[in-house]
Amino acid sequence: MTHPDHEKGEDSAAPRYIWLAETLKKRIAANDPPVGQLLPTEHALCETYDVSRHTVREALRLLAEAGLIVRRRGAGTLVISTESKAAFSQRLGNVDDLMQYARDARLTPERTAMVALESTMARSLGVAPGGEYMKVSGVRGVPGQPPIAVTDIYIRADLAPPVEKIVEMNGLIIEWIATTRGIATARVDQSILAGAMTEREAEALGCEPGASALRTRRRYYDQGGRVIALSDSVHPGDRFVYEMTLLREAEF
Amino acid sequence: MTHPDHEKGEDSAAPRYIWLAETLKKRIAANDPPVGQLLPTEHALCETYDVSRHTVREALRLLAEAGLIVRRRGAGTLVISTESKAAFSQRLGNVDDLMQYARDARLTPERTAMVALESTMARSLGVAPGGEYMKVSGVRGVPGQPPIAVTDIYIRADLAPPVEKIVEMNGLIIEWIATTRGIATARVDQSILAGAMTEREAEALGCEPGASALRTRRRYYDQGGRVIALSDSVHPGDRFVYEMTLLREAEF
DNA sequence: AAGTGGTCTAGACCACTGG
DNA sequence: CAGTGGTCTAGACCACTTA
Repeated sequence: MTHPDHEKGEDSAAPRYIWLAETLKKRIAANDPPVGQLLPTEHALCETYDVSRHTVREALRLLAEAGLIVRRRGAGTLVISTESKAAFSQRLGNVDDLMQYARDARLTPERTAMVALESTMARSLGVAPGGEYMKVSGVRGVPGQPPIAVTDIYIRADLAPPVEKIVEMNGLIIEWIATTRGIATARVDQSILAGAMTEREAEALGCEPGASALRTRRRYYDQGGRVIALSDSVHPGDRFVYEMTLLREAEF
Repeated sequence: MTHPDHEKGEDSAAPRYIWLAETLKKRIAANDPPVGQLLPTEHALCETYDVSRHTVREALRLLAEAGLIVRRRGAGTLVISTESKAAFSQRLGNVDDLMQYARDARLTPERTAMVALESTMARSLGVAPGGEYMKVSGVRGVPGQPPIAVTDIYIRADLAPPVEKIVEMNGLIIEWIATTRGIATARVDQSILAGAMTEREAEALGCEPGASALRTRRRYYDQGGRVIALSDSVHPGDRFVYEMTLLREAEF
């Protein structure tokens, strides 16, 4: 068949690989190959739908991107879901963009110390107590204006930078660890909650004690699930808003 | 050339298209084709690097996924960035997953009304005042326990569902609009801030007035940037935490 | 009208998985 | 070891952009 204006029923306008992807998507949604089972092989799909292998692979690529299948060389194509996940996503350049601070609202470290994470702090940060960490405390904001956050960062001791380097890193500690230590952050968990400021926090931020605060806590993990660093930030409720944009991902 | 164990200097183990993608990435990073300029055509790249068009396209696909280039049929391949963006992303199944409510913590509507968005409310929600909206007010939580949020939703009047449908939609209003009205949400902006509860909110949530609250405001837009709906939620600071996970995206 | 990227075919060899 | 998906080639026609 030399592709003579393919006759596919309805979607005659769509490319073949898109039509094929939609067809397979419907089959999967109808449990034709149920979750946990293998899809027919590429070769079989070529024969069944009378298309080239390239077209089949293009269609399967769409299904894989949609999270419906996983493909393993030598083993086959496994159905792992009946509906496309990840309809929306927030995309960021680096983990500091997470809070979308103004570009020059960098962290100014004020104190550093080696500490063992005691249990209260560990629980509120969501990790096991007892590890050895370098604790860096500082404020974030543009010079000459009231700060927008006080931050404590706990860096795993064996990854911690020399103290004299901290200042010039300008808050990009995670990036420094990735490039210098060769340990990249693979996952970040973030918790956001509201509460009242402690006296110490209020003083550092120039607010009244008990003022409302937005508190964010983060855990940075490497590929193997080991903690790289922890952070705990407090933002004044009256002059800080955390804004984020989620985009619908392309669907086919 | 019949592919005789390609000689590429170092990365001899990597596939050609990955090696090519990395090569082009370095060139772009060095402003070889600067941002705003066109990359050589696929045909030219085939000749320059002595690979097939398929291999070139596979490499360019990686660059496009990394956000370095955009490709336009007939026009060429435009360099739009020198570094891969979107190193981290938050992936969600649907917009309701945004707050990762417990599965059965659905919205229970209590009042609905058609309203014109007055200017104070419009400003705090971040849109132009004056539109006609259906306002749905309700609480969110699992039955038999104190609610975890009071929510106001403003649905653009011409998209609003019949009042009697609201209850059975179980809070999935955005999904209902997408399937029934054919208008999908393409973008969601969310603001998160901390503040004190108003008396009315405190009563609905079973808290004391002035208690700290986590407030989230969302704007739902369609593909053309038109507002679909707005929402305003207040969560008790002492029993609600917004948790999110960001994953590093695959890099090539 | 010439040139671009988008789709598609029909082959081929390879690395890997599984029995 | 046979069969899978991963990579790659050398062609072809098409839809679209630009001039």
